[in-house]
Amino acid sequence: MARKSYPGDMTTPPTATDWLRLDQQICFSLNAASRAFGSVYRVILKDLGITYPQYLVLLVLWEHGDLPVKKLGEHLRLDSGTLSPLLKRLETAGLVRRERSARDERSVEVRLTEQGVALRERAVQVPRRIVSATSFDVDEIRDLRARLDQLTSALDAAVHVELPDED
Amino acid sequence: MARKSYPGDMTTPPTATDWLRLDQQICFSLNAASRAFGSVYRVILKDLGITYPQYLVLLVLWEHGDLPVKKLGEHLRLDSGTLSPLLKRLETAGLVRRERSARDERSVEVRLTEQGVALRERAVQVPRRIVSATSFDVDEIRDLRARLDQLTSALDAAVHVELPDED
DNA sequence: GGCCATTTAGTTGTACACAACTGAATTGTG
DNA sequence: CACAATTCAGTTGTGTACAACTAAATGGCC
Repeated sequence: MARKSYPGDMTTPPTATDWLRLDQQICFSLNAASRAFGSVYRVILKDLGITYPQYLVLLVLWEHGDLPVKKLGEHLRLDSGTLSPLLKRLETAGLVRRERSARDERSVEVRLTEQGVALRERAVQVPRRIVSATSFDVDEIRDLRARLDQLTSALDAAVHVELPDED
Repeated sequence: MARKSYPGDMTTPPTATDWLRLDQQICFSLNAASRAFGSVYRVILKDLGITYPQYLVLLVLWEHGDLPVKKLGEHLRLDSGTLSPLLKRLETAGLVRRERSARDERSVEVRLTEQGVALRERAVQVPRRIVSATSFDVDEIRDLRARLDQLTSALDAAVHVELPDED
């Protein structure tokens, strides 16, 4: 109960160096985990001929059906600067088509091709392999996910408030 | 206690769709958290004129002193393909120098310049602002970090074993 | 001592991520 | 109806990541 949540040896107040070291560990851990995940997906998705961000796009389309670029971006938190070239590559690969909406000429509908729909059959094995690579069970993953989502919300809020004040 | 850790409604075994949805949530959450973190760092580091990966490099140098590119890469899990251009930009910014080692001409020592050392004084405020942006307390962050490191280890192991077997 | 495998940075090519911008279509308002 | 503000996709430019490759230096082995 006397625990003070200090970084370091817990008996002295944290120094600037302690804070920098702790900070390094936090941001580094998240960054490293994200890249390690990317490596595993890269290996597993190589068979399917798609990258990890492309897989995320397909997951959304498989679940929600055809969507305009805007909606796709909302699901994935990505803007057109990232999505436009990515979708162009998926189109070149024959997995999606892009068609200007007749209703609203500004909007572009992203539609799965037959090939794109068919790829789902081969993708169903991916989640199991990913989960087994984590060595976590489903509950642990669910819990981790909840914390990460909570973290993301807080960080988004902090960015939108411009800057958290420094003191 | 009858809880089976199934995705979805918990009363039926998981379908392929359930797995794909859960998978989407896991990988998406991690990806989103990582990018949200990046956005916060981007805003906070703008004053210092450096990016988030550049900040990570400086954190290592501030803690460990001058290092050859190889060692730096081991600390950061980054290879020369990423570090070489990044270090070139830090050099252009006047924060580090690169010098061929006299002992081993293959090796390049990365040294902080006076400016690079001085920047640390302005960086000490960064961790507090990051932590406050997360809305997590230090213990929660420590716990999250531990889980992420565990995850990273497992994922690294899985990649190195080539592929986790699929069934 | 000579030669080959290994180590180390760097380069090249591909693919995100994102800020800032462009241009076309649409909407709101007078 | 006219026209300014907004919405939407795309483009441009910068900065990672990372695989695959190159070239120079080193070390081990005969």
